[in-house]
Amino acid sequence: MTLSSSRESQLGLRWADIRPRSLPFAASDLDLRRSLDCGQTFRWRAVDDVWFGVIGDQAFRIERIDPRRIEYRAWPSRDVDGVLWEFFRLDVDLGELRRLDDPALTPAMDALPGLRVLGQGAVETLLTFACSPANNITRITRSIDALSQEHGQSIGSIDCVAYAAFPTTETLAEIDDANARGRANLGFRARTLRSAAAHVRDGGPRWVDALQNAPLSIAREILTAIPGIGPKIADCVCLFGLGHDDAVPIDTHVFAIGRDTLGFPSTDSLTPRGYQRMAQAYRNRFGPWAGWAQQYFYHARRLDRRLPRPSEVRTRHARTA
DNA sequence: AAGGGACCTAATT
DNA sequence: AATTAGGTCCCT
Repeated sequence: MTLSSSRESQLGLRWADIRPRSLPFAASDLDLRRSLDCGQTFRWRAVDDVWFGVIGDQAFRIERIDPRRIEYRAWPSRDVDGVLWEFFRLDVDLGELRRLDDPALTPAMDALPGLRVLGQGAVETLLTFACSPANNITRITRSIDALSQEHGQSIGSIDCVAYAAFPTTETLAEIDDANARGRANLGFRARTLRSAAAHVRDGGPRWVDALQNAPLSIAREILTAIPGIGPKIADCVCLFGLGHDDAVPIDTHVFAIGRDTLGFPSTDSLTPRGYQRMAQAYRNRFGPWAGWAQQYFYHARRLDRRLPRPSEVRTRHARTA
């Protein structure tokens, strides 16, 4: 790959120099912000509603250019429609969800058009969510970023931003504990990440194949056999990484939503038994789309909780006035 | 079967 | 200073 002018080589690679491609997806079918900033992926950053991130070993710049189309640029390969198709699960028609005609889900979908569950691949989903317990999204994103920059294959620097692939399983299986706790700031999750990676490595391709071909209940068993991986993370992997659309990760929020707003009977707290009953209640109501329904409710609640309080609004006004 | 505490850290209240 | 953030494991 040679750069076409000395000017480019001085400035380095720029997104503007990479030929864009467009995909014909309406805003109501794919909303980038809602899909990339709703807690299911930790690999994307936005600048003015333009999204930058990495899928596999490629860097992407994605932007909605009109209500009918999104535009993307990818590096180093340029024409990778299939990668995005798979990542955004564009085979799934949101109309299927609407057709459930559910009194709670339909309003949630109206409030969050274009929110999609992603398809991120089982192993990366597992290893990134291994970093998620008792943590917040900002910190997880920083950790994953640090891990990739330091231990992942470098993809290149574009507009002076370095992009790197998520580290290989083999690398993470042998990551130095002090390094994972220090630079990546993983705390006690460093051990979970390392042991999960080692488990995947030791299982080899056959383990991954078995996981990918397993039905939901078996996939959960395979995953929860890994130390540090409980039912919640296992369901995240099943939903966000394996395409099990009826997997329902029950965290504190999804549990509370089920109990308080969907009226699912739940006298018990989030015990293993309570978890199972709550997940089943979601499946009973939303059938094969229970996981997607969960994502709409979860995101709606997350946005609610983010609303600034009156005091914060005043402070911001005072500062900018 | 359910409940409590530990585990890392940093932003928020 | 206490609480919270997409949990899990180990112990009563």
